[in-house]
Amino acid sequence: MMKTTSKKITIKKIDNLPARQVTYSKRRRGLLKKAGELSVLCDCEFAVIIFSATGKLCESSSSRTKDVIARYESHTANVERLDQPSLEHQHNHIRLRKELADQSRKIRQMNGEDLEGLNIDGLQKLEEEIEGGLSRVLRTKEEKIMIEILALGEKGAELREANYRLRQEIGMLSNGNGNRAGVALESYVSTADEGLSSESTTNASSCFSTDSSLDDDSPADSLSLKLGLPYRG
Amino acid sequence: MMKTTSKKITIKKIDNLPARQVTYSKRRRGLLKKAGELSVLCDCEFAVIIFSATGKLCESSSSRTKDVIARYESHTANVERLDQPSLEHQHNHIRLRKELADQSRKIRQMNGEDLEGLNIDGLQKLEEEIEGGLSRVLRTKEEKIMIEILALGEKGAELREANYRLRQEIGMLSNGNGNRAGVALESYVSTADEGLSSESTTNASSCFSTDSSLDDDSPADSLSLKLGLPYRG
DNA sequence: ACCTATTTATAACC
DNA sequence: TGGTTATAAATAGGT
Repeated sequence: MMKTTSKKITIKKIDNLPARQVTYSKRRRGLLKKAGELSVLCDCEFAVIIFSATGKLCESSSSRTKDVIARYESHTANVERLDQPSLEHQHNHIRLRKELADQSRKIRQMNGEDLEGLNIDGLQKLEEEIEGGLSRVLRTKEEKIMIEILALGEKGAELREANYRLRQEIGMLSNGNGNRAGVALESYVSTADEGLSSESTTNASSCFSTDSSLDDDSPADSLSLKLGLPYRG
Repeated sequence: MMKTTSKKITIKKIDNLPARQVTYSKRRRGLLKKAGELSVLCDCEFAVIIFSATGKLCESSSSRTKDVIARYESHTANVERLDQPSLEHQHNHIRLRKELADQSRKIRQMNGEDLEGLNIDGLQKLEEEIEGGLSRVLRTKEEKIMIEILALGEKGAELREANYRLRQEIGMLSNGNGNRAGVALESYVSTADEGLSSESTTNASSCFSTDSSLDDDSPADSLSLKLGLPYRG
């Protein structure tokens, strides 16, 4: 059954109102999708502003429309708005723009792009600079990880101690009589919880049951091994 | 004959810079075309503003961009849109300064500074970004070095050949007598020049007279050594 | 809103 | 930047 389907259309205002509305809706969605794709694929910023024939506003932008508009106006300002910003301010503006462009180029170069203007020496320098930054970032990351590890280790020790006391309580309970021992247990539990967040307490059981690395004295050592491994998130 | 043609792509930033630029150009055109078609077909007003990654502005609109923006702001802004050029310029200035500060911070972070605000995940992302940039810089540097090496190698071969013929001449000269031998030398030299570009020939003389670094094989060797330097790929 | 024959857009290559 | 071709995506017209 040949569904009578699409034929080529000429780009001219659609007379039929419902058809026009349908097309508006479909093509508008398509347009915004394309804009978003362009933005992601090519790392650019965009804003699309549409007013339907009925005056309804539709907007879409990679960041925020008003930011894009501000950027747009700062670009066009020099061209059409030579009101009276005073030469000094104009120069200021130009200087800022230049700085901005320089920094932008720097960032791209550190990202391995826009390298045409560099000779081998320049590339070597850039490489060393990036390596320096990378090593500092790595060091910082490792420090943060170590701190986290130590914190976890301490928390683990506290929990282990609490756990130990609880086990003692349980042992006493199973040996002794019911009511008074139960009261004693409650008081112990609240004592052990002091200084620990309820969240940490919740994690304790899982650590002891599954994560053996927290069971000995070398959590820092085992984790420092992990430090050398590339890992994602 | 399957010309290697298009396959489905995932919408993610294109790594390869030239490819990204080509795609940017093509898709941008497609986007603007779609916008224009929508405007005509459905009788609506639009503005599209795009800033490329390098900050270049591209705009398109059914009427005039600033009119559309004005309409947009009248829709959204209850704000003081009274033309205070000074105020507007102040905002511009502030915005520029903010961009500048953001970029500056980005550069410092890529340099391994100003990392206090980042958690481990953020540091990990930063690390991966820097590594990507570093590998691209390294690739570019190696390409340039290889090109230079090849050029030097070719030039060296030419020079060695010319040198060899000149030595032959010298040998013949030292065996023969003065005047007629001089004439013979001239003819030999021009013969030796055949097959060499004039540029190479020109360089040859300067090499022999002043530039000792091109006289031996060391430049290529030293460059090869640089290639072997430890680097993180 | 869903469906599908066509038209368009476009990725990879020159 | 522009041109080519096979494929992917958008979409006109119908249900």
